[in-house]
Amino acid sequence: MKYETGACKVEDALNILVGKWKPLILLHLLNNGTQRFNELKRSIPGITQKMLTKQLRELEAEDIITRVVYPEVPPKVEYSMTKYGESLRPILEAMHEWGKKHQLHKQKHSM
Amino acid sequence: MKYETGACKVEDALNILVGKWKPLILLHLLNNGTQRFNELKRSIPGITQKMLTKQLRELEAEDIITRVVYPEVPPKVEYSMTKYGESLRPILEAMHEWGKKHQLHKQKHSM
DNA sequence: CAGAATCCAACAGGATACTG
DNA sequence: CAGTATCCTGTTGGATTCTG
Repeated sequence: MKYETGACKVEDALNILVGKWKPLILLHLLNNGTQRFNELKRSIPGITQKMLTKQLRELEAEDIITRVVYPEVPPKVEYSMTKYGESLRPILEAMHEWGKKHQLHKQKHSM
Repeated sequence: MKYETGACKVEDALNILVGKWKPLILLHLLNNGTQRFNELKRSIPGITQKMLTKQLRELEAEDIITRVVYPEVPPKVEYSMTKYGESLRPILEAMHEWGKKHQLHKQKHSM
């Protein structure tokens, strides 16, 4: 999904966050710092290699995370937040707070 | 797209906000209060009736907005934020602030 | 005025198998 | 270990036409 309506910049943040696994990836990197590929994979049950790779590449393309490849055998690749990516923390936290606060409402409403 | 990973509640907020026109709709309702269908349509250039209807229905189903139909001819339908919906304001504002602050970065990065 | 209905294209996401 | 490559599905969003 692409937001391009321009006038308002709320969509810029949203475009970065949207992706089935992106919030989880970002939270892991924000909370635990640099992580290897398989560390992330293990931390996120249900994700496939393909999806993890894809979402990481998209975040990298937006300069939210960095990808460092160590030329070793077996390969080692580390991901971490950029400074730019760190600036998303308040947004993630705002959403996290909201989610915690409104679990009850959700339950009530779906009954 | 559906987030169901459970442990973390960031996705709950995201699920509500995701939809090509939802942020714009919510910002209009938050900033201008109650709006009629065609007022919203005019405020959001490019949106079709179908999409406006669909996104409004989804937001209504999540109890973010209310829909009031006046039994008149011609019909009149008004949309407004619920109290629950209002609680999203901090998130929208956080994203708006972030978007404003990081326009420059975006330009630099895409050059 | 505020929609419902239909048809269609694009894309996101998943399953699986293969690789340097 | 950290990926590619393919194939396949469901969902999103758009264009268009019709209606009480």
